[in-house]
Amino acid sequence: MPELPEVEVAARNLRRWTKGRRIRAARAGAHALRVFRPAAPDALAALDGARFRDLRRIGKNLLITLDARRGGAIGAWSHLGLTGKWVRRAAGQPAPKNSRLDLQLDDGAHLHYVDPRMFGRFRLVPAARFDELPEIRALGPDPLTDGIDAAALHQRLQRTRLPIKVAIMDQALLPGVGNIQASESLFRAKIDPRRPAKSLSRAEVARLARAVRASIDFTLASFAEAGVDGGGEDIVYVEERRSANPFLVYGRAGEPCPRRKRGGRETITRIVQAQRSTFFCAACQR
DNA sequence: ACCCGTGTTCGCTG
DNA sequence: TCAGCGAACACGGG
Repeated sequence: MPELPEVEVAARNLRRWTKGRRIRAARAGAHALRVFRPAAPDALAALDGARFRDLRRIGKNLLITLDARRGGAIGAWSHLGLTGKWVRRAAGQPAPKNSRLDLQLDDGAHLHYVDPRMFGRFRLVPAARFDELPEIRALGPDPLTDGIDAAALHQRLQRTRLPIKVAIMDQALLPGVGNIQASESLFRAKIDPRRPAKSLSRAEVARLARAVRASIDFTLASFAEAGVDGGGEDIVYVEERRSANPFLVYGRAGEPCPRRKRGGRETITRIVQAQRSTFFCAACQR
């Protein structure tokens, strides 16, 4: 279940798997219509014989550019939704469960788009004109690739009465920040998630901007440590992993605050904001 | 059985 | 006109 760090890992994996490769055959899997909506999966034939040229990530979006067999560019826009992932299977291996799309490459390997809940999307974009898609155009600068302009962020946050936790999940502000990174960033910045966004001072927004970047960097580093992007065929999402929860507060309701001193009593609280769980420490987040 | 979920979109309301 | 809200999408895991 992907936020910016998980999608960044998917981008790195796909670049490695597709470098210099061509698609031998693209096939739709079970229930693919839902994933392709509104475009029809028969358009997939356009991918046959296409060669990978470039792959960009903006927020949670993967933008793949290919050179079509008959010339010209084709774009593929992939959004992983809540349960989507890209996995690689060597030639001859069985398709994974819930494969919605199967790209067989010219080295015989298969790239599968796997998505049990099908909240994700895969759409072909003629001539790879990604900039003309309203969904892409609406995105703000990518926090990892472009950095965060704290002054601009402060100005935007001044215009909303939403709680700061809800506000920073707006993909037009901080694309790629989702429910986990929002909680983690606010804990790092020591800001109460319930505060109205417009109540944050410039200095607090600057602190938050640094915290968002630190949280993303930390999550990516924890993936590297776990071997998630170390050349493996699959990405193993955090909640599926056997190892310990790598986050400071996310999923830790009732546990001690990481900043708790010897003899302290502060614990992590779970609340619901905009129908999503928020985790925070009421003692150190003000 | 029941509850929960790392995301987005749509229709309604004030 | 538009920010904000809640339902809906759909399935698997604890």
